[in-house]
Amino acid sequence: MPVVRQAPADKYDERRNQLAESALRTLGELGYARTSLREIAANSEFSHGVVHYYFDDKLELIVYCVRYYKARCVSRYDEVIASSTTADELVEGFAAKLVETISDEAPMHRLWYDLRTQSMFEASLREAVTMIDKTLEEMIWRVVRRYSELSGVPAGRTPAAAYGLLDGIFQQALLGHLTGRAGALADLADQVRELMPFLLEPAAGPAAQDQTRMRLPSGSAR
Amino acid sequence: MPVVRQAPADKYDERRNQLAESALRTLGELGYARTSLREIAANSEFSHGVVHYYFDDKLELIVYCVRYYKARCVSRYDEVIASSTTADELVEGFAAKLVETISDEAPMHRLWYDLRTQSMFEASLREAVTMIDKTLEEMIWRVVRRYSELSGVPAGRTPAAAYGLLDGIFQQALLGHLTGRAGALADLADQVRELMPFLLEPAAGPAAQDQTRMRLPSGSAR
DNA sequence: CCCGGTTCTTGACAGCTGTCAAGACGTCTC
DNA sequence: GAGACGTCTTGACAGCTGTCAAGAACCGGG
Repeated sequence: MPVVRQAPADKYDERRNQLAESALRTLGELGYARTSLREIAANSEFSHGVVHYYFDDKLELIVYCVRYYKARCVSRYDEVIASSTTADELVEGFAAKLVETISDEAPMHRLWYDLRTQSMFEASLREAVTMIDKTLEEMIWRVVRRYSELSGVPAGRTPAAAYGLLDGIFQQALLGHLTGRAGALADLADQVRELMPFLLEPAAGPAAQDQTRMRLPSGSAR
Repeated sequence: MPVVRQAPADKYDERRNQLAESALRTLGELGYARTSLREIAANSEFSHGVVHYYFDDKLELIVYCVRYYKARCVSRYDEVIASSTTADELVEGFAAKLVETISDEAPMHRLWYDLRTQSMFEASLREAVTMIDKTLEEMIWRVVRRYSELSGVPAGRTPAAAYGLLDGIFQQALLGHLTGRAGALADLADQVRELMPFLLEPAAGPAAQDQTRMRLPSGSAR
């Protein structure tokens, strides 16, 4: 039964969020595979039975968590975007923020990668994951668009490509950081500095054969 | 007890590989979280008890699987490297091979990403994962080095950066492919075609302010 | 044929899992 | 104060998990 509440219409949602936060803490610590509902409840101030009062299912809780998690990160770089007045400043601020979020919120990030990978196996996770992935892509694209404006050069990559490339080096840095590799975060900043200009470059013709890159008016590939 | 074998010194290893193959099949299908030893045994011609005869532990089996899996993919692109005579040919062959391996071996790839993500939580997986990651990086670097030779342009990225970038778009394509997105594989090929030239470009100076890229003799960043 | 060792199966164990029902607690209304 | 309702706890269930011990089946050489 959906439980009809009278006065406290949002007390219900508040509890759901409270549980979601405990769940995210636990999932970030243990990962999807090793997290049980009892462990989540133990990390909250409630007992294990309460989960089924607020969520039908373990999967509904997890999906709710993923969506709840999204709300935190959509605007992570928007301040950098707004405050930067030059392209250099934007790149440096962006790189610094990427590094910062890895060292501050590593458990959340590894959880995101865990859940995204789980969605490759569990079809019921795909909808929520696809939605967040889209949101993250847009978040990155706002950075690229602003970078393009400040540089006076139109963007040369698609939003998907920009996100894929940045996500790759981000994930690598996260893994390196968690594995204890010393230079992981500094390398990420360097790689971002080198990558950003490429996101503006127009697509090269059929493989650059010579040093001086050709400039095609419109991408021949795509 | 390590079990002392007399005549068939490699019969033992043969069985281990046989079990590893069943395990990889199962893991590729269900993922790390949902795979049990009984399921692995059910996908082989043995019963569930035999696993503990050949492996001390579930984790030892998984780690053995990961290492066993590595042997298959180290030389995946070496034929393309050897047979290509121009830079274009190499790029096209490489892109085609990337696309092919996604559509042919998607379960194996999602398993790899699953296990690599698990290593962010489970420290006992890290050693094996780090080793394979290194191997994959070298595999990619061989492609880049050959591409550099054929183009007559020295490589401009580090091996780690090249691997991180390619891995990002590869993973994105895999996810898209498994989610049923139609253009996922074609997009990957396009993105690879656009990315490869960037792997040769020298590092840009402090953020490209104008259209004509500066060429610095040695990278100022790094 | 029989016996020692390797290989494999069977059955059992303790522990954990998601789920849910029964009921206790607290709070608000009449 | 009594009853009702929203909230939460407790305890139990069936099922699955990794692990392991006991023994069956198999295969070689004596």
